[in-house]
Amino acid sequence: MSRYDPSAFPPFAVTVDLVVLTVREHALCALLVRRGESPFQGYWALPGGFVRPDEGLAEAASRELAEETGLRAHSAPGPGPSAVGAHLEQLATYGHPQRDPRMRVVSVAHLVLAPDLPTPQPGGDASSARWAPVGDLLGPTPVEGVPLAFDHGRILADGVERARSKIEYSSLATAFCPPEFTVGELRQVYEAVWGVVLDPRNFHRKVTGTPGFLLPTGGTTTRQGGRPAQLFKAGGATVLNPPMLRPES
Amino acid sequence: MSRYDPSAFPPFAVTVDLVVLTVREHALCALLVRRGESPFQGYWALPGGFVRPDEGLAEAASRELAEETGLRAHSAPGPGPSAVGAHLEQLATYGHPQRDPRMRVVSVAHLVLAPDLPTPQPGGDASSARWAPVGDLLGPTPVEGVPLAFDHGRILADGVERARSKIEYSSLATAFCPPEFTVGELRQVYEAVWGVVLDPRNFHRKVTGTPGFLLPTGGTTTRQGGRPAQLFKAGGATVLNPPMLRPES
DNA sequence: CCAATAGTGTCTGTAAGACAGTATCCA
DNA sequence: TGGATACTGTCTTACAGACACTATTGG
Repeated sequence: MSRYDPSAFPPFAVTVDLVVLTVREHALCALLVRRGESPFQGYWALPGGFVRPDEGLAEAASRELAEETGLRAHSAPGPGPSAVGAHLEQLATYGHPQRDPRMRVVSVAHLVLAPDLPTPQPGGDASSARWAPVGDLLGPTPVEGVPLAFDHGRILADGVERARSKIEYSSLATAFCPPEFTVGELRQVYEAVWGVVLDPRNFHRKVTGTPGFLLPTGGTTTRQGGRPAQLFKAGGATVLNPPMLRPES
Repeated sequence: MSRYDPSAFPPFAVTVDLVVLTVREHALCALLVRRGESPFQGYWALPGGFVRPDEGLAEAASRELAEETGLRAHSAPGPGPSAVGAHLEQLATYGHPQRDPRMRVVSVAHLVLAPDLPTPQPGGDASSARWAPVGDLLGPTPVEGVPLAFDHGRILADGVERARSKIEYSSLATAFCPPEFTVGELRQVYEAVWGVVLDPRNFHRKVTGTPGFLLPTGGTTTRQGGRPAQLFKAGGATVLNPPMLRPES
């Protein structure tokens, strides 16, 4: 067999890294923290940390998220559309032998989709955390011409692509919205995540015609200006049928 | 910051596990190996093994695959539809603290889609490896009433669902086919993976009408019986537009 | 009044599902 | 000749995209 004695191998460190996405001012933004120590000291990086010996991977990701932002995330098979909380799912695992110069580190990246947070800067070590538009981060000159630490640029790109893809076939776009929202606000989420402009009338017809996607709450609001809009909350459906397809794919 | 001194933590072992799928006799089958040692001695398990200190995750998966089956797999951004080889991609990572009773093991599962192998039993330790129909494995009594070792039942289920989903939107179904194949043979792949019956006429129209999916080679064959069928090879397209959707979703 | 957003309706093209009918092999 | 599979065509329905139109607010 090809199983080996584990003690014959030097140890691996296992970490979780978080791609935390939100929509702020019509732009998809990712949470970054500034590294205070070597390597990549002073660089911007994804939040994350080491997995503790007695906790699972999702558990570690959830703990790190709470430490960095105060958000309480629920994984996919959670208690449904509950209180205030973000969506969390595993993204992918990155384990190139030289991705961390100190030692062999395997990082299990997770994706978090969060509504726009009331606090402009996330909690914890506030001065060293920020939201950055992913449009800037995915270009050739991420943050003031400096790339992200480690392979976090690649991880971020994978997370953004996952988010862009998943809101097509699932109701996850509502994870970016407050508990109650209008069709126009939901459309702005799709426009920000995909970086496109959608027809408001066709969008309204599609989204209200997909069973289980939206549940009317009865209330209305004029916070978008114009005619009062109906308020909705996320319906029970997790998979959209028919899906919301990206234009000109 | 929430980074800790790596040396302060007990070591993790990192393994790769393989969900190797193929289509044999109109059924989707997975490769299993019989464990020769404790724990779960005598149980059927997914092939896999420890990641070596100097190799990446995909590299380790590819090495294990070659050791177990003799297959040479190419990952997604590979040299295109090349010689004989299987498709390999990362599936997900499993790290429950007690998933291996010996020590803390984090396993990065990979998914392999392979054409039906000429050898009825895979190479290596031949007597302890077998193809098993996934229809049996995913039921309540996997193999002769005995579940798979560790959490491999869950990993297999995730891999099968990934395969069922990916052949909708990508040209990966051709990874189950020999280098040259007919439309009917490709349809049998879809029917085996999805466990449904498809209309041969509509399937033919869809698959030949999707640009870049199939490339005619000029040859014909009668190995399916009946009128000679045109032979195709996989075209350059990796993403299908329009997609091949599963019925009654 | 106008500007802005919400919501409805209408038309057209594409494509999926159902299924008739023809073509070409083997036994 | 019959049976099997390959392939083409036709009809109906569903839905996406484009866009006209009405409704209801605030300024």
